[in-house]
Amino acid sequence: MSVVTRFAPSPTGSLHLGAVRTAIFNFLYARQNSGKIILRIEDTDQERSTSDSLNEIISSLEWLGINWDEGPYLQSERLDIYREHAEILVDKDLAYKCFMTTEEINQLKERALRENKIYKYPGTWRNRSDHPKNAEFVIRFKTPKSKQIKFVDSLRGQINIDSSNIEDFIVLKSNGFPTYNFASVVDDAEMNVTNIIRGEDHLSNTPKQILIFEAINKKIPIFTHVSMMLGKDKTKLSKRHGAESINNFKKSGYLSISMINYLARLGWSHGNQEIFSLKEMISLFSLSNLSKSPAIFDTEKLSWVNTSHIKISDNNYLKKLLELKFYEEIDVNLAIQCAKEKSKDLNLLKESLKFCENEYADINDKLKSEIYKDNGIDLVKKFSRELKSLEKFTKESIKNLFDNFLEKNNIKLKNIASPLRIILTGSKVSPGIYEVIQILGKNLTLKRIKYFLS
RNA sequence: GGCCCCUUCGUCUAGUUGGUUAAGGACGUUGCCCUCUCAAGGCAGAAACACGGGUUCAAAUCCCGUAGGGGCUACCA
Repeated sequence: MSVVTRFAPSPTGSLHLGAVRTAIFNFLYARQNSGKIILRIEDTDQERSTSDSLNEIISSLEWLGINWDEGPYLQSERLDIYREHAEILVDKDLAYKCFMTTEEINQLKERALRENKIYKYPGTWRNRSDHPKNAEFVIRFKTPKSKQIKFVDSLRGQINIDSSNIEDFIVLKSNGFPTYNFASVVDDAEMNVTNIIRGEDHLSNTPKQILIFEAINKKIPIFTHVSMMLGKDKTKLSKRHGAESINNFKKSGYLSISMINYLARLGWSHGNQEIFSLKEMISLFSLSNLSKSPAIFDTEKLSWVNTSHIKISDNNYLKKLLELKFYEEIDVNLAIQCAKEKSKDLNLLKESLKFCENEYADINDKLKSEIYKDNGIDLVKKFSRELKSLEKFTKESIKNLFDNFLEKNNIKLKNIASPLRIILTGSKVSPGIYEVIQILGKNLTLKRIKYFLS
């Protein structure tokens, strides 16, 4: 049977890094096995679900390039399906209607608290048939007493839990919406999901879900519970570190492949390899190489991964992402080639290419004054005369030009490079001065010098 | 509290059936080199098997216990 995975976020906020990571694992596994991945939106909490959140989930996945094969299915549009399954369970005496009100339950909880006991739904309506008319009810699962529930997690092995630890949990809320555990199982069954790859926080939910799978008589998929992702202080991800939306990382200049690479590598490994292309990840990914222990999100390493990917990215691809206008005489390819070698993110890359936008560089007064230091201006004048008479304009000839110029004037490279850099780029930071001249071309270089001197 | 999961450098990890591993790589960090700026790069260094018992000729690797961390225990997902 071919592989079917799913990514099932709830639209109750922005898509955070932890969720993205499980999406990546599901995506990689599906692609590797030529299977499919389903996008399912678990919006059974009417209060908290928002369409903004849904839109953000979709746009984030699109940006990352995690494309899904089916969906998005919205659980809120599949209510009939859950209701039908719930009714069948009631008919088969595997579930029952519970008419206990919220107030009554709260009373029980308070009493348990007072008596220092743990509240657990007592099964009041488990075997009653004296149902009141026109009263609100929920449907609860009739959890078997004292049954050994067994399942295998592909990472953690055999797991056994006694059903006595599980109360008669709600399957269908009084508003007709299913609860998470129920909707999730019904959908996984209906959608023929073969592999459930999700966060470890769902490990404890799995026994309940096994019970439901058995009750609705469906095949139990293979479970893989991936370790949690934690923040820098070893606590759950918070806004401080990582729970912020993936969109923020896009804004901060991260490449989507960097996010995928870093997040995938956090908890998964392939020997000592750190940098992967998407193709490599798809072919090398393996559920058995996932780590069982939680991983801490580290911005520093993410940043390094991003730098590494920028360095190996195609220049044209970067050009498209930058949305930068280049002045016509600029050697765009060389400019990007030089700049990407030392840019940590797209924003900085863009920043370092600003001198390529217009005909002339924008030089502020403070920098202007620096040019006049140490005879800088005279050297630049001399240099421009030499450059003008340069016939062959190549990397080598530019270097030779400088070498001769330094010797003739008995100066060090920085004496001419510093003022020249400011005049040509409007900045004290730029690619190497030889490269800058090459990027601008002979004509534009001379034009910028002349313009400044005038 | 109950139940479940986890535990190798500060961080991500290699270690796949116990045996040249004086535990390897990467990020970060320290020092040096390169250098026209900022970086990048190169070289070198510091840095870990949570603890305690077993099993075994041999344990980071298997077993038990302790401690620590995390999760679930909702008409949240």
